[in-house]
This record gives sequence, C-alpha cells and structure tokens, in this order.
Amino acid sequence: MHVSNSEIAAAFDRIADLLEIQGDNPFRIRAYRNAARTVQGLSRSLADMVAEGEALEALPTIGKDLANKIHEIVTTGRLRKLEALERAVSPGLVKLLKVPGLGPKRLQQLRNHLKISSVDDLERAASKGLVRQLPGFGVKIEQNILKEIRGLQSRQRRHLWAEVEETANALTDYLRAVAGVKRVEMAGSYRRHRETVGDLDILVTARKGSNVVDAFTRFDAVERVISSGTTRSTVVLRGGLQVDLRVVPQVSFGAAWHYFTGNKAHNIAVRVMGVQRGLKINEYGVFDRDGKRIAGRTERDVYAQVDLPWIEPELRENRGELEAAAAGELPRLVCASDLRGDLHCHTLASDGQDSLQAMAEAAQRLGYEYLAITEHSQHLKVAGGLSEKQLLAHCDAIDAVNEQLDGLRLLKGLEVDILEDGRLDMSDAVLARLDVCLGAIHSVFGLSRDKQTQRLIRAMDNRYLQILAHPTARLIGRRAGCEFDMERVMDAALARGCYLELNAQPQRLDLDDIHCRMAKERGLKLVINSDAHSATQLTFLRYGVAQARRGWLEQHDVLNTLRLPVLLEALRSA
DNA sequence: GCCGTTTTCGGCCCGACTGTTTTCAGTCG
Repeated sequence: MHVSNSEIAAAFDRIADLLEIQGDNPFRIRAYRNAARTVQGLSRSLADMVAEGEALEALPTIGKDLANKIHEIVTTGRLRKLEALERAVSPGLVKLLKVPGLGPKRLQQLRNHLKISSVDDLERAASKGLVRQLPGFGVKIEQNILKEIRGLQSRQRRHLWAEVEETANALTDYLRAVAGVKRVEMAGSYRRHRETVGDLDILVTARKGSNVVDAFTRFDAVERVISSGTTRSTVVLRGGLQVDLRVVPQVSFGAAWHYFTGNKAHNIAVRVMGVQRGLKINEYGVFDRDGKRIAGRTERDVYAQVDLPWIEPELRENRGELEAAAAGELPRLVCASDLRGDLHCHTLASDGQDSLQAMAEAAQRLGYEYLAITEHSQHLKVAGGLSEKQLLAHCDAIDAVNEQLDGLRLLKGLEVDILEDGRLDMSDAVLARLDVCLGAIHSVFGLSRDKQTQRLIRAMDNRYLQILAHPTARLIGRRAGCEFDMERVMDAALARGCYLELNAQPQRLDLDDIHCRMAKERGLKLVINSDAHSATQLTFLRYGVAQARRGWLEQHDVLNTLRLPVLLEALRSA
C-alpha cells in the first residue's frame, strides 16, 4: 500500500470541511487547510519520509498532532479522526457548504430549525418560503440560495488557464478603453499561471469619478452581476466563469496587486512578517505604527518593507519562496526566450494537421534552431502511428526538407509507444537511425503502481530511449495520471542519462509544477515540448514555460535551452 | 491545531459587500 501526498491532503481538507459544518474553532479548521496545502506542495513523498523516520514536525504548518495523523494514515491507510467525523456528519451537508453564501453559521441555523441535511432538503425548504423566516435570513437570502443551487454544477468546475486566456485579454482590453482608467492588470491564480483557474481577478486604477465598475458589469459576456460596489464587483460570464474586479487608488496599486495575486498563504506569511516589524500590510499599502503609509505604489516597495526582493508571481505559493528570497537564493526562472527549439511535434504523417514544410516554416518564424518531428508509432493506430517502413520513408522526407532550410534543423524523431511490458513499439535497428526518441504511454493506464513503475523503467533501459514524454499521461479534469513511483522513475532516468518531458499541451501540462521541482532537486533536466499537432500549436510551448517557472526551473534545468550541437551531444550520450 | 524578537498561553490577516438590521453578522476572497 502506498498513500500519496494528494490523498493525505484530501483527508485534511475533508476534516476541515467536516469541522466547519460542526462549527468548530475556525483556527483549527484553518490549521487543517494550511496543512493540506503544505502536503500538496511537497516535492517529497510523505510515505517515504515516514518510512525513513524523518521528523515531519520540521515541516511548516505540521505540528505534533498532524505529524501523528500523517503517520497514522501512511502506516494504516486510515485516519480515525476522519472516520469519526464522517460518522457524525451526514454526507449531504458537505455539499451544502459549497453553496455560495452559506457558511457554517447559516448552515447551523438551517440544520437546527429546519432539519436540513442535503441540497435537496434546502431547495424544498427555500421553495416553500421557510428559509426566510429564520432569524438573520430574509427574502433576498432565500432567493439567492435557490439561484445558487441551480447554478451549482456549472460553477464548480475550474477552467484551464489557456481556456480563459482569450477572455482575460478581451476584458483587460475592454477596461483599458474605459474613460478615466489608468491601469488594468490581471491578478489571482491567472497571474500566478496555475494550470487551472477558478475565477479571474482584475485590478484597476482609475481617476476619481470613473465609472469603471459600471462599465465592467456591462461587459458583453456578463450573464449575471453578483455584487457591485464602488471599489469592487463580481460577475459571472456566460459559460460560468466568475470575474472579480477591484478598483484601487494609484498609491495603493503595488500593495493591491500583491494582495490580489496571492496566493492566500503567501499573503498571510508576508503580513505576519510585517507584524513582526510593527507594520500593518493590507491591499492599500504598508502602514507604520502611527498608521502612516510608508509603501504601496509598487510590489517591489511592499516586499522591501519586509526586507525581501520582489518575488515572481509563479513562485507565490508559500512553498519556500519567502525563505529563499530572504536568503537571496531565489531562482532565476527560465523564460520563453531561453528555449532554442522544440523536441515534440506531429505532422500529417501521423495525427498532425500540417505538413512537414508548414511546421518547419512556423518553427523558423519562431526563431528556433531545431524542431524534432516525432510521429506516433504503429501500435497507436487511432493516431496514424507509423510502421518501420513508413518511419524510414518519413526520415528521408525530413532530410529532403532539411536541405532547403536555413537556420533551422529538423530532427528525425519518434514518439514511440511504450507497450504494457515496457518494451518499445519499434526495433532497435530503426531507433538507432533517429536523432531523438521519445517514449510515451498511450494505453493500459491502470496498471498497479509497482507494475507501472517497472514498465517505465524498463522502457528507459532501452539504450535508444532518451525522453519520457508526458510521463503521467494525465488529462486535466478528465483523466488522473497513471500511478507510479515518480521518485524512483526520476532516479532511474538520472542513472540512465534520460530526460523527462514537461508536455505543454494545456490539458496535459505533464509533468506538473511539483514534479518539476522534484526533478530540479535531484539535478534531473526536463525538456519543455509543445507536442504540437498543428503549426499554430507550436506556441503552446509558453504554457509549458509557465508551468516550469511554477516548478522553480531555471535555464540550466531545461534541456532544450541548449544550442543544437550541445543538445545533440547530450542526446547522444543519453 | 500551530506557533514563538509578546516563546508553552493566547494569539491567529484584514477589508468589502450584502442583507438584515438600525449598528452589525455572515460570508468571501
């Protein structure tokens, strides 16, 4: 049995939910939520740490009690505290807490007076006009509850970052054109480039008297206005995306941008650092003991007040970036212009939509030195996988295009299927003729953790395999990644001179940010690839770069920042 | 439940908006 960090985090979050319903001490509830976040963000397996007898209490937000609980869940697979809570709380209640506007206090009222224990109960009671009669409730709250229940499903899902990019750009362009508006910036998880975002946060500075909030609520795609004050407004767009707007004075812009970028844990930690220095930090600025504003115009000013350099938004997760900043050890994050090429794409020869020539021209326009053409292999019939004979012919075609190219070199590659037993779907004799060989899992995702680990390691045992493509094979929101021992696979890759891919397709982003950091910590280089299936998809590489930055990667951690000759040397010695 | 330049108890980030009240509680981010 292996208990993953995600499972432990989920257990702590679940405990927090259940405690909230019981109206428990809010600080205890927060302690569980903080711990869940810490656990989720660790780049080491807690199960391994327990097995090696390491002191879990050294981890931030983990004290003696939670260390014991982690120990219990890792060694027994159970958590008695959670089981007791599950028995004490009826299952429908947790879902009720997800209804916007319903917190622990109102939930308590509903349970005590109306015996409500599920969303269905609540809908019935609200429809009959029973809810409005409770103390503290009224007609408006009752109507809101009914409205929110109906919209519950559509709003719960998170959106891929890339899916909301266009809306974010349209909205900022729209707001920048409003009279009196000076500055418009995205904040929140969008600015931090999380792979999915729950809502959009937009920050605006404007001259006095500007009707920016009004204009915002009249934006074309707005379906519903949830709230609208003088400095703040929330709307829901068609399609269910929620957008929050904040308007702040210019002198507060930096403080507000920092505050609304988050994440919450990062903000709280910075505020606590302020408190230790006798400062109050809020979205309007940094204030001394006399209440005088001493900073706030830029983010850099705010950080400077707590003796820190400016921190890249992608790092702001309270996963050690504040400590690194204090020590002057922040990473110099990789950026898109560091990349000199792309080692994973498809053409019409398998399941791509553009010709070799079109892909080459697009790569030239992007200024790349190299682009690897990596079709599927025969086992993946649905994607037009190539037989050995077809692959060799395709290599000739690549050679022919290369003869015409200036400045760009197409590399002969393959995304070879890793079969169930770990063998590769192509003979060594043919693989030997390639510049680049990626291996990937496209079937049998459900093997046991042990077998999947062995499968991947056996694939890397093949001397021709250089890169493990989209290692977990997850599809965000649709398919969980394969289960295997990531740390063993990474160590095996390191020992064999193999590399792991960070696949930049927005629905894959595989490896994720935590995995990136695991790799970096062991000195394993990653390759950021677009896996483009058309010429325009080559620009997807930027999503991968964002994910890499969230994983603290620097230029020297990424293989395809190398110049072509150095890259080829690195691949040959793999 | 965590944590410590106020260190083993007593705090725990802080402000906006809504709706129900008539000065504030609840919720949210």
